Amino acid sequence: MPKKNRRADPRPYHHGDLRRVLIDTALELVTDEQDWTFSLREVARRAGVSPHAPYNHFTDKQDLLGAVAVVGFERLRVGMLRAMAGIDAPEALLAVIGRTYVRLGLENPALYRLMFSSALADVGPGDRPTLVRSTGAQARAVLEEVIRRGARSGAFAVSPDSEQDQILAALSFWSAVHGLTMLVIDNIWGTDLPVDDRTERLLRTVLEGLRQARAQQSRQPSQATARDHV
Amino acid sequence: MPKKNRRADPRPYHHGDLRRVLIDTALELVTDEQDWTFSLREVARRAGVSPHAPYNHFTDKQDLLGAVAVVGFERLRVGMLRAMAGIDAPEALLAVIGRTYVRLGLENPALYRLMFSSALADVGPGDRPTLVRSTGAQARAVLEEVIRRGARSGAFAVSPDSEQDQILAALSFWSAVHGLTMLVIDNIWGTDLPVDDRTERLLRTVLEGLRQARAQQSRQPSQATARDHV
DNA sequence: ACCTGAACACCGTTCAAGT
DNA sequence: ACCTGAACACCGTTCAAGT
Repeated sequence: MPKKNRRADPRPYHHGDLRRVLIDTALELVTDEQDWTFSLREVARRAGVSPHAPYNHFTDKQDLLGAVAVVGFERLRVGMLRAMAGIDAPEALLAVIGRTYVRLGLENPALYRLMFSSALADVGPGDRPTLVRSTGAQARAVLEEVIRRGARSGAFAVSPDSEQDQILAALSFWSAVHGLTMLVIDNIWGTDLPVDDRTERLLRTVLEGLRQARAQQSRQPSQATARDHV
Repeated sequence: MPKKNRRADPRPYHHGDLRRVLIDTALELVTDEQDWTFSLREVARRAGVSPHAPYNHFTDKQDLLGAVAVVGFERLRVGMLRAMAGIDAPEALLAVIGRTYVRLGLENPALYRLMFSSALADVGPGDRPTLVRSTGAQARAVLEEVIRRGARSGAFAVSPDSEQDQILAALSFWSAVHGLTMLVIDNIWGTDLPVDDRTERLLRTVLEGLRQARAQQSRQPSQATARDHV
């Protein structure tokens, strides 16, 4: 975390923290226009700076969008934690996590699309995608912890000793919820059945699957490399 | 299907079917660059026409990308049907559908992203998104038919009399597979566990859920409006 | 260290002609 | 009916200065 130990400055130049202002402005545009086709110049214009000013804080437009996506992942993580408060049973926890995920997606579809957009995924060397990935990983950690607890308590048919199986189970759940959210916000699966009905049917199916799938674990008894990934 | 009954023409102007050429060129660019940030001018350049020529066949760049997405949906539908050949059991059918879906996604990630891209979803009046949606619906119809058969045979815990429950069950399955594919091709869920392992774990969980979830249907016995959507 | 302002090589799209 | 070519109002990004 660089650029931290300055406090006595009155104001660097124009506004204390242009970086912050640019991120907020971009997030506003994403939210209002439900789109990120706006120009970088437009962001600068709204922030009251010259077209080149953003380049002092971001390497390019993609970099700025990445910072906006990070805010989205933060909201997701916080929203999930808030929804989980006071709930103990792993199955109930997964249910509220799933509902929160879908709800937040519906609240700001464009932000969600941006978070998982290829526009951010395919950049190689920069450290921005790393940031996005690590913030996404935090949200993911919450989910994996719930799965781990359910595995230990016997609520889920997930091996408590196999980090690998826990990861795969968590990914299965996340995939289902993520896929539903994407299909819903992009209105791909055209139906007028209420979103809540779609969510509950999905959760019922996947949770039932997580409960029962253990019976089949005897199919692959000796998985020697199960602990390779910790 | 308009514009069909012309055959005696030598060539309308330059190449017999610029529309086709533009779609193919755009698909090539999507495939090669794994991206659709290329300019419409670039497509025209590669097709050997002037910058304005595409506007005789597409209303704008989005419209052309929509036509490319339609090709993607066609491939998906054909790929699914091909994989299903000779298989009878509904559970086995869902498994091969799921594997095909993920595999095609990995084969051309950018095309997949484009197919489900917001760039095509949020256009209102044009008839292009309608085309995309209806082609996507054809792929979806294949899936719903399998679910319906499984519901009738008792393989799935889906009510054979409720069109609504069949739709929701199919959506649940599609969501899971779609979500996994998206997370995998965008490399969101960072792990080096093989894609096949991730796919099989997901399929195992969701198929088990579809088998078992019927036990809970007694929770909502009288759903009077079940037949509203046919 | 952070910002301006001019400049470059591009866009998407439109308009007026051409055949 | 389909295409060209010039034109318009924009971009993202770079470069040389300013404070």
